[in-house]
Amino acid sequence: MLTEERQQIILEQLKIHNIVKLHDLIPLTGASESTLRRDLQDLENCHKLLRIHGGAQNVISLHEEPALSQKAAVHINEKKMIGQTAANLVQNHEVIFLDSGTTIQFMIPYLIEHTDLLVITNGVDNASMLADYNVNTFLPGGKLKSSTKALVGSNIIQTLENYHFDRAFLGTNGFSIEAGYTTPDSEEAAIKRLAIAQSNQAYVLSDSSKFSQVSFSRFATLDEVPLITDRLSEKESSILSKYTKITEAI
Amino acid sequence: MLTEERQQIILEQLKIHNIVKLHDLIPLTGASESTLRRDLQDLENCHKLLRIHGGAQNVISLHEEPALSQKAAVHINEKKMIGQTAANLVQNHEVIFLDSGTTIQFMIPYLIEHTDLLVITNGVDNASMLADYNVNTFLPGGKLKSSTKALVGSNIIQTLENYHFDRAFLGTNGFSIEAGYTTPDSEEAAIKRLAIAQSNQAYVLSDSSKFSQVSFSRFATLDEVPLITDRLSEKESSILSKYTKITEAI
DNA sequence: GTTTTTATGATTGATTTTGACCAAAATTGG
DNA sequence: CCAATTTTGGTCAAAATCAATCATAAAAAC
Repeated sequence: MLTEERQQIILEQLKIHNIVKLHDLIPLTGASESTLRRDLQDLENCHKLLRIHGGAQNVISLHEEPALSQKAAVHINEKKMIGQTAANLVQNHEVIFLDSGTTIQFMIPYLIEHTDLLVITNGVDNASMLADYNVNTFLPGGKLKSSTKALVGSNIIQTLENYHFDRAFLGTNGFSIEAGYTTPDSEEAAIKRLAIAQSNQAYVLSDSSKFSQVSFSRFATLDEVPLITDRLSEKESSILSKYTKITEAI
Repeated sequence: MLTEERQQIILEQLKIHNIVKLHDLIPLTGASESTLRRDLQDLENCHKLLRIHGGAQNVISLHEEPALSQKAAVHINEKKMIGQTAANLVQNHEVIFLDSGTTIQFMIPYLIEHTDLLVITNGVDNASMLADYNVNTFLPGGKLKSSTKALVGSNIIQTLENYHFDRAFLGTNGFSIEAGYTTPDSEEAAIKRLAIAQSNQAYVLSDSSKFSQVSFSRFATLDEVPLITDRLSEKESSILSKYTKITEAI
């Protein structure tokens, strides 16, 4: 049986059942477990399916809610603590910038402790949540990036140049000693960079799992912006503290 | 049975019964109590349900998909038809303005029929949904109004004055022969008025239940902007047609 | 015809998931 | 109010699944 044939069968099964188990595919294709694993990997790489433990499911699952995938839920407790720690830094009457992204989202419930805040954010989902919590919110205009639902582009850059923040809270896709804070999208990086420049004090929020992860575009070095993260190992902590100011959420 | 499968079953049950007991899930899934507990935990973490003693219930959150919220669900089929009719008016390569609000939201799934659209909207929830459907979207900057999640204020007014649209699609809180199209918030009315002025062609979308409802602030008279609505009674239809151009969605 | 590349299946150890168990907490029913 | 019951969160070991590696066989390139 040819590779194409097998993969066709997999996709057919997926159309019918929405979910397919790896073990059910073995008799259907006559291929080995290893081969089928590779097939699933390939198909996932071209976004034809989504791998799950034990098999695969359709990309556009019927029940999938785009807001928070299971993946986002992995470090949920860490993120909650980080969010609370960050929110505690805020003072009443301040103007703060909130980045897009789920890590930052966890700050929002704790922001209501403070009175008379004005929040500027480039994340539409975060904006929506801020509205739910009745926080004064302002959105700078911009192009909406589909994948991350963040506002980007020259328009928002121009807008932010006219603003000044008491504090800015930023997400990141990775941080490492050599590469600093990095993110895959250079347009988003530009906004993060500007938010740092326009604020009296900026912070990066990240759970410790992103330590030593490197992405394409750097928006700050570690010594430029302090990091708020959850408990690092003692080794990690001692290494990092030479390069940046760390606040560990407990 | 795979993890995803079980969790889908749980969510299905939840959709049907609004509440589900842990013990009822055991025979339905064939999984152990422990496993189902973990499933409930996972699903709660991504806000798909709310755990309660002995089981789980639907999340009543404001973050729920707005399409399914109770208020929106009343005239859901009418709104779908209206949304489809309105979306059919759009041509490829056009720049269109979409108002905030749930009625307008129903246009979005039908917009993907058209290529190379640019959509400007003042509704952050609509913007989020447009991103899900991969539609080019631009948000004008502005203050976010908590209750309706619409962008308002002088900032967005200034921005919109510099733009021009091929078509604008607006929601309304009521329409009547004497009062025209009305909405409770004067700031939102100002934006609707401006969107009409800046577009080659504007439309108001409204299900027929809003006939003869009057709210505080008028943003257009009936003869200024055509109405897209669902089947009116013959009497209503004959009265209205003297004052405005009506498109009835079927 | 030989070498290189590619695809496959088997094996390994690591990771994840699972079900059972138990003590603590919450709920129920007097 | 207390006692009985149910539900819960945590830990644990077994089972399933996974990613990575390796050797072999087929196909392609030279």
